[in-house]
Amino acid sequence: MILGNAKPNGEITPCEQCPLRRLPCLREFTLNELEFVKRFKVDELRVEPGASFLYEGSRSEHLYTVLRGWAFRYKMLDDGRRQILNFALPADMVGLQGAVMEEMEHSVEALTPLTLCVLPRHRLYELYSQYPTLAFDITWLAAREEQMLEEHLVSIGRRSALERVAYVLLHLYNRASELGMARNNVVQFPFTQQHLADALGLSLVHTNKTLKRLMATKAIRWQGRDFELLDKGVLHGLAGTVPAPQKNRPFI
Amino acid sequence: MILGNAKPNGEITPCEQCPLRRLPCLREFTLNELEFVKRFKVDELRVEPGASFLYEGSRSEHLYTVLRGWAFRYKMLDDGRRQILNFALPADMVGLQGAVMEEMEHSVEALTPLTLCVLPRHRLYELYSQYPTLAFDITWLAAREEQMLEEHLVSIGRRSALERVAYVLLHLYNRASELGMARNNVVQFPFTQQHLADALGLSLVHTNKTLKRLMATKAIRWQGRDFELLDKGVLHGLAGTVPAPQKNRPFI
DNA sequence: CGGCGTTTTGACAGGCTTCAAGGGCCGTGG
DNA sequence: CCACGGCCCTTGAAGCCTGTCAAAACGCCG
Repeated sequence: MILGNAKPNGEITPCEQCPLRRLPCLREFTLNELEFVKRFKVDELRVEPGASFLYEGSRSEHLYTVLRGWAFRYKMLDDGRRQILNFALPADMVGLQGAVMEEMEHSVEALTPLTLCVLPRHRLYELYSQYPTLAFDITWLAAREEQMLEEHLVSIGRRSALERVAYVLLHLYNRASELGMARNNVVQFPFTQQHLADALGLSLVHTNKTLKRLMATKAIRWQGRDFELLDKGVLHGLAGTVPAPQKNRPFI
Repeated sequence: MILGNAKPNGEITPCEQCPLRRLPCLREFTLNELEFVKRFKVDELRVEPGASFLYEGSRSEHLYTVLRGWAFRYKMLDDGRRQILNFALPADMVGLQGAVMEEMEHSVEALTPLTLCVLPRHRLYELYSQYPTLAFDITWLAAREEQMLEEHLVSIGRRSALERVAYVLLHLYNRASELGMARNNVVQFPFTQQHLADALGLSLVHTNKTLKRLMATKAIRWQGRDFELLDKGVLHGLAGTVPAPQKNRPFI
């Protein structure tokens, strides 16, 4: 079912040495939990940019945690319209829906070279019955995903184009920043204006014009892959409230 | 924190006699589970139409299951713009976010006289550690909520006003119908056109005109509280794919 | 150098919002 | 019993925000 250049990978990062564990925003595993997660992670998967690895309507045998890279979750309409639901960054879980319910209701595509931890769904129940703290963490992750979707819904439903653009950019900057991907207020954004447009429910042309308008305020700079936050206050003023980053959040 | 006419209720429906358990679309509890849920439900709460019982920014001591009535989850912007995120019907859980995370990111308001089962959040961990099947059910419920939000996001982001209206109405008709609230293709909708507008990200005026246009196709009839589905095929054609109702779904 | 994906710009059309006002229904109170 | 007020639904007119169409400029890579 995997198109593009996706392939299992011989060398797996052992969980003890997981680079994510060093992030201050993520909670620590107990030794017991670490032991289980290590066994739970059966493989690593690499996906090339532009390739989807989970499909709407299919039932996946695995769920995944993003180890490195960016991806996005999306849905398509019959006539080709696309809605991007959210972006996935390291420490995010993808495919939980397919693991818990009958089938996936959205697809997931890599934006950059992507490394995923592969977790077999048939052992999810083992996790629930033996590691309630981890089960709780998974629920926490699902609730956080829901929260981001809700914010997104407010943006698309009730905010103007300028407000929407300000909101996503600030949102994504914050998320990337929290993961240590920012240096001097600059992060690398791997997506195009078309991706932004599809996330925001706008046309490409109007997204472009709105971005220009936003850059004219000197709140941000964005050329090539470099995104620079010049004036957080101004951006915040346009975007409205952006949820504070969660401290000590779980991940699996 | 509860405004309006909300009050605890002396007489509680015992879980053995819960009317929801008779619904064919919901899964059966084992005796063990039933025993626990019975203890988990510490009270019943009644809320009057128009009253909110969960607030954005607050941290609730309880989570709730809807026993009778309709509610809706929503978020407000500073200047009064409102976005309705989803509607809650019997067997739906509300307030999970507040129970799992730091605080609620949305509010919940009753549309009709509402009866809620009160579940204390501080015993949620007991559930996770002793009843993994129920913990799994909660995750399932969170995943389903996420799925509905995603569909909603596609509507608002990529569908025209006519398509959006067709979609929600079909969606809500299906959900109500599944719960046995339909008779001869008629259900009672307790919300106004203003609610619909706020759910769909449209203005009231345009929602009204779009509804008129939809009724002109003879796909639906909606006057007073009565909503009648006249031609499911036509509505489906406008709405695009609407997810099939889930069989044997969990609830708590 | 040529080709392709991305960004940019301009012109125009149209869907949706806003403003404004009237009508219907119902509960309340004189 | 009727008048009144409030809420909801309905309709018209005007204008803006956003979409669509079209084309050119840019940057990157083979």
